[in-house]
Amino acid sequence: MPATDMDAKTLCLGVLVMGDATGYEIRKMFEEGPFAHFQDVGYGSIYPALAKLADEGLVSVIEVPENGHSDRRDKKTYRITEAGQRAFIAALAKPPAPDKIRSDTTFLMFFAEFMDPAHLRAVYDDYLAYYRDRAEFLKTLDPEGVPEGRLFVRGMGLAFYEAVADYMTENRSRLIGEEADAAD
Amino acid sequence: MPATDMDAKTLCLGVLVMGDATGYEIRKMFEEGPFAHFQDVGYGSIYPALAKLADEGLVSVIEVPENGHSDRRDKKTYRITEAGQRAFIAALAKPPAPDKIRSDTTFLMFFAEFMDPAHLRAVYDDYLAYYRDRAEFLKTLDPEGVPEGRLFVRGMGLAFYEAVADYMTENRSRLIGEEADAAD
DNA sequence: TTTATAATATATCAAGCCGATATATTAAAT
DNA sequence: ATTTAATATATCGGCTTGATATATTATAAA
Repeated sequence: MPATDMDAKTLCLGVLVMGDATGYEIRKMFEEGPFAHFQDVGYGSIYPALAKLADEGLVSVIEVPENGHSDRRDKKTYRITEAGQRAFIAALAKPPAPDKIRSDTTFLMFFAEFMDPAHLRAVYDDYLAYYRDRAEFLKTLDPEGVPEGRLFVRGMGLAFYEAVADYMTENRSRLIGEEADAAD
Repeated sequence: MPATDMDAKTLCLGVLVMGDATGYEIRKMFEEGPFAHFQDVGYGSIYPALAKLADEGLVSVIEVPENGHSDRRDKKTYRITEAGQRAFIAALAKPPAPDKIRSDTTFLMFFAEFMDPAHLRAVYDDYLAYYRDRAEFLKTLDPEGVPEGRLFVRGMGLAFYEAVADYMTENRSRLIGEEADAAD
């Protein structure tokens, strides 16, 4: 098997096996929810994917009428069907594509010698703060009632964020000079 | 500034500031070279990018005639120009886009409960072996004469690979049951 | 209270990227 | 001698991304 990429449709099904959701809510799962640190999909992929899934009978659409008074576009809540569940299981059975990591900040650090020291320092410290924040956030989450697979992934995310943040804390002086001015 | 994505053109310039290269060689830098663990670009981006860079005068093309006998398509070696160097420095001065990580394997582990145990185990152990291998490989590299920025990034890659591999070694039993059969 | 801002929600589109594929040569291995 | 792997350039359809448009509701501020 050619190890095809996990497409937007499968990603949506993954969210929907955990419960009904709107397109907007699905997006949030990838932006700040449980998938935030290892997957991403935008609206431009989600809405077409949901339309296709509905076409194929893998999800059903529950259009909630808006209190009957406004002419607002109806909110659409999506629910996975039995066929959808089977399709999702089948997608999980395929060999996964290799990880794809794209870190522009790392690219900058690679070329540290070509950069303005003040800019490098600002970029470095922002990045480090972000990783530290993400690690701290993951620690605040309650493990109560969360399935083992999700806790495992959460723990792996924490290990990853902490490893990077620790490395950057310990090795900061290798790239960042000690300037006298504290200004940015 | 809107923190635009590092595009294929900038990525190519980055390789070329380190020395002349063909499109094929540029690709290898991202496939198995120093950028392998934090960036990726395919031929479908590289060749058009190089054509545009040549158009804009940011790179020059050295067409090496093939020993004068065959009608083989000439090998094209690209060299960064002075304007190209300036454009690259300018690109590094922009605020970097946030990291994008896409791990289909992590997505599978998240939904471990829906997976066939044997398949999960195979995927898990392949992934772990890959991360362990990458870490070991980075350790074999000679730091002699390599600029600090590149060594720093190499070290960060090592920290990352090792953190994930260690976590997966220590927490394997949380996802993977101890089956009696050793078969795959 | 009114106003402004942020959050919720759906949808589209151009620009660009990715994976696959085609083609051809040369080096290495069997 | 023959097959396989590596070198090398190039294109293309399909998909994703980021930005944008639109509209409503909740929240915060003045």
